[in-house]
Amino acid sequence: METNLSEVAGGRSKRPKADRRRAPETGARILDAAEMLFSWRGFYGVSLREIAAEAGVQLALTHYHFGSKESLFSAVIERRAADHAARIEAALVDAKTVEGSRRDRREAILRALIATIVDRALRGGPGWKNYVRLLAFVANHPQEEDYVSPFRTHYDHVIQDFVEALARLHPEMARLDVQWGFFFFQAATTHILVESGMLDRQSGGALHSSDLDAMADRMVPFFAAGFLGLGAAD
Amino acid sequence: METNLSEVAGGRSKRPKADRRRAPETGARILDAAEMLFSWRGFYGVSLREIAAEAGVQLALTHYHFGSKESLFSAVIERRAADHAARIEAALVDAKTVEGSRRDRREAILRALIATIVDRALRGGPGWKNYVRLLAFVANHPQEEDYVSPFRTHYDHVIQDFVEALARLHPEMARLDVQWGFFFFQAATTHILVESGMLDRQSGGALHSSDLDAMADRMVPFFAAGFLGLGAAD
DNA sequence: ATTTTGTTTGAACGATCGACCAAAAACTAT
DNA sequence: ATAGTTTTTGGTCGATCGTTCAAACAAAAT
Repeated sequence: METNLSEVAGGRSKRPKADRRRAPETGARILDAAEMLFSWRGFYGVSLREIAAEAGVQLALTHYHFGSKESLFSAVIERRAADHAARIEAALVDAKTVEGSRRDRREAILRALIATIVDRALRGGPGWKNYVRLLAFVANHPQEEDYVSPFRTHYDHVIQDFVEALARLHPEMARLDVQWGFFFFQAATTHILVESGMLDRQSGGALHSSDLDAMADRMVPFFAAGFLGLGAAD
Repeated sequence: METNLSEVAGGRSKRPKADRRRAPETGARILDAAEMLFSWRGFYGVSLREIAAEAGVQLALTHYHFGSKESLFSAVIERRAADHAARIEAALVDAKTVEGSRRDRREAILRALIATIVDRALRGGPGWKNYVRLLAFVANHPQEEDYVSPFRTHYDHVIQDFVEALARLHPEMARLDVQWGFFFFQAATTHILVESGMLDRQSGGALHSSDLDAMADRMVPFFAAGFLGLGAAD
């Protein structure tokens, strides 16, 4: 009842002919439950028993399909990370073709990131919403933690590409300032996606957490203008 | 060897005369250890045994002085929250007296927040550094979690005062946009303080996480300029 | 010196954690 | 149908969790 994906989870014996067993949705259901619970309470705050109960399966199946808790956590990220990163990259490639003023092109680049993330959170299904929240949750953890490494694998080079695109658009800026500017943008994005409730509190209930589209429409011009404060021409 | 506070921790029998027992540094040492460990791995990621071992005391003393793990977590925040919030408020009051262009006054307001936080993290002693990290860690958690409430108690009205100051400076802006702008600023601040390591990764090691002063000097003009993107005059 | 009170010790409680396994069940291939 | 493989079941393992307690200890008050 969670996801519409039908992919096999375990991936143990990939014979070249055809997939032998039916490989039911069990793995996907465990992933969905883990994705949801991890996104709210983090790696330590959730037990495998909770995940199994949420998925409606036996506890031992989590070990059978994924081996360990850490492997399960990695599998949750691995399930969508490549597709997600590719979508962002594609949006960036598209944004680079935008013509117009420097401001317009800068906004297009920033929008490529936030709009793609918001799009998945709002229109990718309930699993994606949890995934995006988990993504932000993990990003808000110190790098010393070990379970965050699968996340970095997929997204670090995406970040670099965005910095590269902005740096090429603004040769008059020091490269370090470009990095700072995009870092601020990314930091705000990351924080907001885990804490949409803060919006309601600040505005006295005028905003709903589902107004992520409206938020993106504010973020883009705000952060695009922010670069003017770091010496961007235009 | 961590803090200079000498307050009693338990607060069990407050006779009106004088504090009877010596109330040694045990409570403070537990708070220091908890502050450090919680700031890195969060509430669920740390056990009371780890905290006791780090503090060099018996496990049972954590229960004797603070009752429960949740109470200990609250006590960690309570120890510095009031002072911290007051420092930020004082900096804001000071910033409101700054004269000059709208841009200058806007920057002064933003600087009041980030500079005060950075000042405590860099020059408040090792305990403060951990506290600031913990603060950001907690702020990056969904509001549904219960152990975050003591944090909100102290900082929510501070946020409102900043929005109020910015709204008064920019009557031409929609109140909602002012809230958005400051929210972006606050979101970036919160994220950055837990993830200073990201700086090193993005710049290839050119920056050190201790360069928080330099970061604040970039943040202020960047976010001050960001308001121009939301319709701020000047 | 003795009582009183606050603090610390050492050990345990039941509960839950992640991990694991042998047997049963479900399924496919022959 | 039979054999072989994958998946599920139900339960247990040692470890660790937060919490608790009686007894020993230390410092003040009487």
